Amino acid sequence: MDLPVVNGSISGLPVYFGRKGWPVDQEIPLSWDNDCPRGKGAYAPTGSGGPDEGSLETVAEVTLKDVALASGCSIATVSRVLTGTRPVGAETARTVRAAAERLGYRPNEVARALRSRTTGTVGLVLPQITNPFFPSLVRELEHALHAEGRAVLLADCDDDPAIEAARIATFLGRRVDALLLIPVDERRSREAVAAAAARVPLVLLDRGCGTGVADSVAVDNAAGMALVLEHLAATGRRRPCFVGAAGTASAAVERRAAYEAGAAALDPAAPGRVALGDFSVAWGRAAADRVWPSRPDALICANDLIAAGALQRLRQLGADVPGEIAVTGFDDIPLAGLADPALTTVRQPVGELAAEAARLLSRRPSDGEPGPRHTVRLAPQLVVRGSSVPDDVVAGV
Amino acid sequence: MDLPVVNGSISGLPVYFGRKGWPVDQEIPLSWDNDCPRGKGAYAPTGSGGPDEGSLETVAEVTLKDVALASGCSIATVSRVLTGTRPVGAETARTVRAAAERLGYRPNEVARALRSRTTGTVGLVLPQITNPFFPSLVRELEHALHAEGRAVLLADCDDDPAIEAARIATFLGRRVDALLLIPVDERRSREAVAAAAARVPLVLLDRGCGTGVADSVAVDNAAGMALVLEHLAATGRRRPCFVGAAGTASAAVERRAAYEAGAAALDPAAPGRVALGDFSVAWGRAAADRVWPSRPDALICANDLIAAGALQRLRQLGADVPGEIAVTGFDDIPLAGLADPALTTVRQPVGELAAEAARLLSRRPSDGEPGPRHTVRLAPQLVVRGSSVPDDVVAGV
DNA sequence: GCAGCATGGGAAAACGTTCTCCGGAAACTT
DNA sequence: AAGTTTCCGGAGAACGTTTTCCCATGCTGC
Repeated sequence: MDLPVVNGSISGLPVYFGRKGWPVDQEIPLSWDNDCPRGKGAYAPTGSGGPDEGSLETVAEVTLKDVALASGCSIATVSRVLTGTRPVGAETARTVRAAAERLGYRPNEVARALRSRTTGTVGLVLPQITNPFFPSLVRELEHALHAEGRAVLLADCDDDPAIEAARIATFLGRRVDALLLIPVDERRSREAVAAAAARVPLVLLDRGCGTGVADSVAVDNAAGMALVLEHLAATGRRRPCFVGAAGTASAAVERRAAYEAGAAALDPAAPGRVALGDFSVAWGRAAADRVWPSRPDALICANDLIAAGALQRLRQLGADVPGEIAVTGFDDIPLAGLADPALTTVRQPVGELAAEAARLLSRRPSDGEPGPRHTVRLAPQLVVRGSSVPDDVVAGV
Repeated sequence: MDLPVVNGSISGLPVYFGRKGWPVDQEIPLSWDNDCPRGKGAYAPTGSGGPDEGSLETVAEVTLKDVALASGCSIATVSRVLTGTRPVGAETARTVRAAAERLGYRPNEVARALRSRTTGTVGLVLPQITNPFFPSLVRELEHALHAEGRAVLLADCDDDPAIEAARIATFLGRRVDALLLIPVDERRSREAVAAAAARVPLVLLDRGCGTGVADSVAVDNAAGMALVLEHLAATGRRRPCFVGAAGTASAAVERRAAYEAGAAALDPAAPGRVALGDFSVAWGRAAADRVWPSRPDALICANDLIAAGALQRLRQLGADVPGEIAVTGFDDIPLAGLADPALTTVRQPVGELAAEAARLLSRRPSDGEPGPRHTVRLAPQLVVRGSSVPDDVVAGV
């Protein structure tokens, strides 16, 4: 059984046939040689011809042409068999599949992309992968996209709109089918985002970027903040104070606005008690210093990082959390459960966020523009932990 | 000045010319029209011809052919001008560049990849992006690779070797130029990794995967553990205990071995005091419960997650950290600085890790196999914080 | 005056697919 | 039995680059 000089299927790596795979009728072909032209070595893969012709190690890629030659039919037929684009005679199909498997054929996605004008890749552009809220989002997105056969090109912008624009441009040059984007800045990202949205389907994630620029999916920040306020009211807090982030980022604005809208129910003076910095642990610490002297009984932080910083400093200041003061966060990053006391926070529905983004992507018809923009808001969930309620109560419920 | 019906340069997106860019002699061409064939609308981009011919919104991609037509020279010449592969007359070059810019030409990277047999992409495959050590590594890798003009395809394996193999296969199908891989498992990842390494340059990161399989770069775990033990010895600890991870992952094995090798210097019985679970916070908590009754004076954890869990539980058990017992971690994830007390740990040189990986990738000559495998070990750094030494001492130094 | 040689430019062949024609044969209609 | 449809398969044109030839031209050195 002398096989021609080509590489067999790579061990451990499942061979990929066509984009839809076959119905699993496999049936191992017992009669390989019936159609194989001239048994011994008359066939060699295309690319060869260099000096090290017979080398078993370094072997040119197996192409459709090779499979066609080996199975004695045309390139077109092989393509049809493997992609299932058109019905092919049962006998021929078997021969072709056998040849493909024997040679270890793996389609060249680049050629496929060029011809079919779709690369099967999605660009994922985000401000800072080190922001602890993003990894879980990236994970869900990656899974959702790979599940539909698309690959993810990743870009980290280092929180710089200029880098962001450059990465977007790079991805467009690479002909991504779509872009998933968490904009760095509501305002300064806008131009690049709008330009990109005109060329490929683009979904904004987590943060907005002006209105009408692109589809977007995010958590309902107002609803989340309302959950927090409701919880604090129910547990008897009456002097809340908001520690948020300045700037125009949509999360910052929406959460602040929702606080101001809802806090009056606890205390008419509450909406005015607001301290603004950025979304960082350091600001959380600083805010605690600034705010603690006025003895609020609840610190509503715009995200978990701020809350973690505040929590840390409050403890150092000798405050009793949650006895004297409750602290709440937003996002439910992994850190939240580890803080001491564990942080009451608003959990973003990360999985649904990702699923919805993927759904929006595939709905939009590949060329830019047409159709109105969709904005999806997903309901968050309140996670009550020890920072707002004594531990025994948490456990008791 | 009636321009032909094509899209101008996309606002906000810098136009990309050739892979090396030009020497910046730019000099804005004042005489555009001198070579442009027949001024008014005689020219239209290739793809058009459909019903909505004159639509300004939806426009076919501008190709080399379009630029060639517009600038009155051949495709070959345009290509040469824009990529700089061969010298071209100054006059012609100017005309071509002007036309390219005017039409908003952007090279099709897919076609380029097909022809030149190199995609400029690198696959990054990792076990779990949600592992808090990885985001900063991913960030550095992304920056290092984008800096040399390569794009990053990301895959998250959900800690499953089967998914890992599938992702690797997908990436190979997409013809990545190279693979960067943090293997899920020392043993079960091996087959797929070895097969992939035979086809493209592959660098193992952070964790090993059997010997001689591929290039690899990681922190020097032994050196890191030695730093910790040295520090603990210097601060008078004499009854250390190691909380590590079972299994064959190289980080787990190496750190454990290093502890066992070095702990005897503190206490002849120390090397035996070892508790093994996994790399999780939950295990850290459980380990604290199990180990505290025997009153060690130092808990050396195999990573920061374990340490964070142990720290939390020790505090709940009423232990005085660092008074009665010191706790140390490994990796210096962001969480480490936020724990209370802040965690003494070993910082991995993430930036250098990434740089070294990128360097190894570009050194290996693109086809698999040849040349011996390189293994790079980078020196870690001890970060002393409050969990091993009283805060005033830390601040004092 | 002519071989030799840079120099600048074009035609056309790849790269590996997909997909549109087209033709022949077999299977149905009337 | 002739027309019509269906089925199967092949040739070959794209897709948008890069690159290899090849041909002009003008210049140098003899």
